[in-house]
Amino acid sequence: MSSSPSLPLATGTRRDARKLQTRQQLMQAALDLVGQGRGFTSLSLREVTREIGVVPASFYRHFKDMDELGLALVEEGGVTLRRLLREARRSGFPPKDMLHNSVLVYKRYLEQNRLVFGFIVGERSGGSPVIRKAIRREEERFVHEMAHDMRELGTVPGLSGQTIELICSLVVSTMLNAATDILDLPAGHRQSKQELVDHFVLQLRLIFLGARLWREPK
Amino acid sequence: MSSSPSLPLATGTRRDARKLQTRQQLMQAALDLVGQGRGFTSLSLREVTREIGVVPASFYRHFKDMDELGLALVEEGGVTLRRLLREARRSGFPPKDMLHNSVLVYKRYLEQNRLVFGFIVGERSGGSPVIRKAIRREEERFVHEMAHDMRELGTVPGLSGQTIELICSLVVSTMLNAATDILDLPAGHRQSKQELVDHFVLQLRLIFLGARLWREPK
DNA sequence: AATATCAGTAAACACATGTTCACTCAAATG
DNA sequence: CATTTGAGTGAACATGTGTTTACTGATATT
Repeated sequence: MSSSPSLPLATGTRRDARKLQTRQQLMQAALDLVGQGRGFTSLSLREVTREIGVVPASFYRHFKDMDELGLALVEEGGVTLRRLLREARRSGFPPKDMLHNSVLVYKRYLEQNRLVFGFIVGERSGGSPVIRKAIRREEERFVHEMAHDMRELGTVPGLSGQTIELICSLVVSTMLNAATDILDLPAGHRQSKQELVDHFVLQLRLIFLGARLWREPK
Repeated sequence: MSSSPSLPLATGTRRDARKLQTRQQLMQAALDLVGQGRGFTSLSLREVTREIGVVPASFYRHFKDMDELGLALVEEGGVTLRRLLREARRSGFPPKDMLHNSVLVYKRYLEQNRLVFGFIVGERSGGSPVIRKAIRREEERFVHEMAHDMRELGTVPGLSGQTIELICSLVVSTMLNAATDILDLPAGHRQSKQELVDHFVLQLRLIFLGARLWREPK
């Protein structure tokens, strides 16, 4: 499950700190390249090393493969997603129009983590099967945690656990789908971004309207 | 909008027929490779020509670029989508459980056009920006036509055109999202495929439940 | 029947790729 | 302080890449 070349796991030495830094530079470089519109699968190991000014052979000190680099990015994406959830939870779900507010939190978060989201959303359905599957697994975890939160908050009372999961998976795929649209807009350009956000809010409203009136199929 | 090297547009000569055939072989080869889990952006022109046993230079008789080949595939995908809609329309929307039936039609269609859908769904959010945008445009067209049909059939009476479009775009993105899952399953394996289909049906039910009770925001 | 067209060929090009290997030399270990 | 470790080096390799060029020969045009 962990990477083949030894990952310096919080070993105190300053050499391991440096190693970890290069590792993160490699990951960041890959994200940057993907952010410039290059599909992850089309990235070459050499490009990535070149980007951070290091010789190609160094790559193997950190990952055995580009696929492995990709999996590390997926994990980072997973962490980012879960952080979003915690942030939303903490932000306290204000009384009025909580849905619209959640979407704004999401939008801000998207923009602050543009590159990771770009990667996750971009590789979620395309490219390498192994990466895609890893992403889908992170997504499931996310859905699961979201469902947990919703049950605790009593957002949609009287629904079975299964149904709540169903709703969440719909919400999440809608959310990730919207991400592509929002991230594709050239920075700035408020007008159309506002339209996208509104569109997204309405879709969620529709989903939750359905949820509120759902009757459990026996 | 059309390809730079002249496309033989139904010119009767048997030479043009041959040319068109090679062109389609090239497209098919690319689809096959994508179907084997290779992201489209990572395909090389040489690979594609090799696949059909033709010299690399021949490629330029048909497309100036891999991007152009990709755009041709997007168009084929668009046609396929619209054909699906027409088929669904013609299939008459049987009285009982029409939603479940529609999903079955969709599933069959997916399996019959596995490769094109794989390509479309895979490149919809990832890879090359120009291809992604082309796909999003086809998707919009599809949503629009679907909305048109729904209005005519009176599936959700009393809703504004805008709202119907909203619903359709939600349905379509849910639909394409489900495609990834369904296509990812190794052929056969009925059990889990059935679960996916049921999940998909329930999501749609939720959406339409919301739709039925929607009140237009003023 | 003479000529023009043009899809596919064959070879060459300059360059990019993944991987290997023996290496260096700062930092960690004893 | 002497020794070991290992992240990053530099060069070499076989192979793959996109693109250009002059060509061939079956098919269309006249």
